[in-house]
Amino acid sequence: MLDIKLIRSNPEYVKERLKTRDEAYALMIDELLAVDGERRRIISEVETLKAEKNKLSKEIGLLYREGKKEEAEKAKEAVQAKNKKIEQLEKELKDIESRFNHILLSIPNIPHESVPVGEDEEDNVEIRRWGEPRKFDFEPLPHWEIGEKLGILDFERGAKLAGSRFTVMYKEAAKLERALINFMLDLHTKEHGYTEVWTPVLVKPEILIGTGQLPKFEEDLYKVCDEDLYLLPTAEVSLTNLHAGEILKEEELPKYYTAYTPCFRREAGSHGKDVRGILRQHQFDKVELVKIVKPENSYEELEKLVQEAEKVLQLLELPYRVVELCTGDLGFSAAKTYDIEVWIPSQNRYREISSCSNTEAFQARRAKIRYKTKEGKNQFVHTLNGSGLAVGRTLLAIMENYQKPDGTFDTPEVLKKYM
RNA sequence: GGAGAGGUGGCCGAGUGGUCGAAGGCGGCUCCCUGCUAAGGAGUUGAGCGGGUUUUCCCCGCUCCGAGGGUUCGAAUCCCUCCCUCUCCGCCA
Repeated sequence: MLDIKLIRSNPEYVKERLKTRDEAYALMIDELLAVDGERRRIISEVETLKAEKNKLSKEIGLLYREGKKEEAEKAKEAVQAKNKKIEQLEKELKDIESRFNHILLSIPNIPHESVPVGEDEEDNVEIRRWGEPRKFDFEPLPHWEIGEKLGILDFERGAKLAGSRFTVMYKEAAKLERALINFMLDLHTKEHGYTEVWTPVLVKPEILIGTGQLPKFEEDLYKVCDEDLYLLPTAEVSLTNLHAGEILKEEELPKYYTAYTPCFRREAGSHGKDVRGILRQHQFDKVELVKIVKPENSYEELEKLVQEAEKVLQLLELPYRVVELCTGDLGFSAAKTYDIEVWIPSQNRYREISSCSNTEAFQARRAKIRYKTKEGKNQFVHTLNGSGLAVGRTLLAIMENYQKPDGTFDTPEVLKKYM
């Protein structure tokens, strides 16, 4: 959520910045300001009436004590008249307030000045590469073929149990999944100072509003039937919202959280994309990294966050590149995002395995996460999140990059003690 | 799921219809005292929103005592619904 005060005081700036994402957002700003004006007009009116009403009510109490019954009765009638007006205005206000909130919650974050302006994926900027894609002296197979031949990935039975984009894993694959989770958690807790967290994977709607998945992206989420709960699409949601509604002490910051959770996504609108294999599943494992920091540090922290995620791939010796997303490709809540893309031999290209973002105060404002400064002021924190990493995609990358001519694959050295 | 108890400010805790944003204590902050520490004394200390004033220094107002409704001129206080916590029972991994 953007700061309404910023939008009010500098609408042209906000519009220009949002246009770098999509031209259409300028109109939303105009609409929002119109609704905001109306909203404030009604608030003023209601509050004036309430002030008068409160004053009268107090007087009624005094009149009764003095035994002036008749005057009291008269005053009662006056208050009743005011109450009628108040009731009517509050109805209007409720309506306009929900429109106001809906618009404000549907406006994406302003991209940071450093973000390259562009339309889509094509305009993303490669920042660096690490490792050399391996030269195969045989034709490398896609992971689904390796997995099926070895009898460790079972797409048919996955579909039988739950439908398309669900997979069953056996033996080495299942074990490797578990090893990767432990390896990643150990790395981030022992080397990078993160606190390990275990969270619910069902969350309330207001929690998803806090991180920006709702109200706009409901179609991407699984909702539990008969209950007002959603399946977690990423642990970013539960970790960031740990401190929703709280005012933290300055000395508590920064907070670094990591959690392994399964993630659930409907993948609405990606029909036909990556249909084979485990690259895009409705259920996948992820180790997530979340940072809650002071505003002045957040960009430094973003650079560190990317490096911490990269470290996983370096230790696994998987070639990757880091890409800076352009304005048009930026996620809803993000002010700046780096994607890490791992080399996929069968596709002869890099594919996303991590996304690291600074949302600045965008989520903090929605989730009301603040801290008290030394001067005693309550200020919104900045929140960051990154995959550290997507476990299924890491597994697939290992299967493909470490594959051998006989159809098997090696285990990366650092994982051996986890197997 | 059943029965009972309860949810009040950073924490503890009082308050059963008006003068309560809320006693008291703890903690925090400021000042005084003090050789250091400890103790002591005085004061101060919730959040959001709207408006004024202008800028971060105030002033006015509205809202908030788990959430949402209701009764009333007036609700922390009375009524209803829901949520959560605790105790006992049931069930269960």
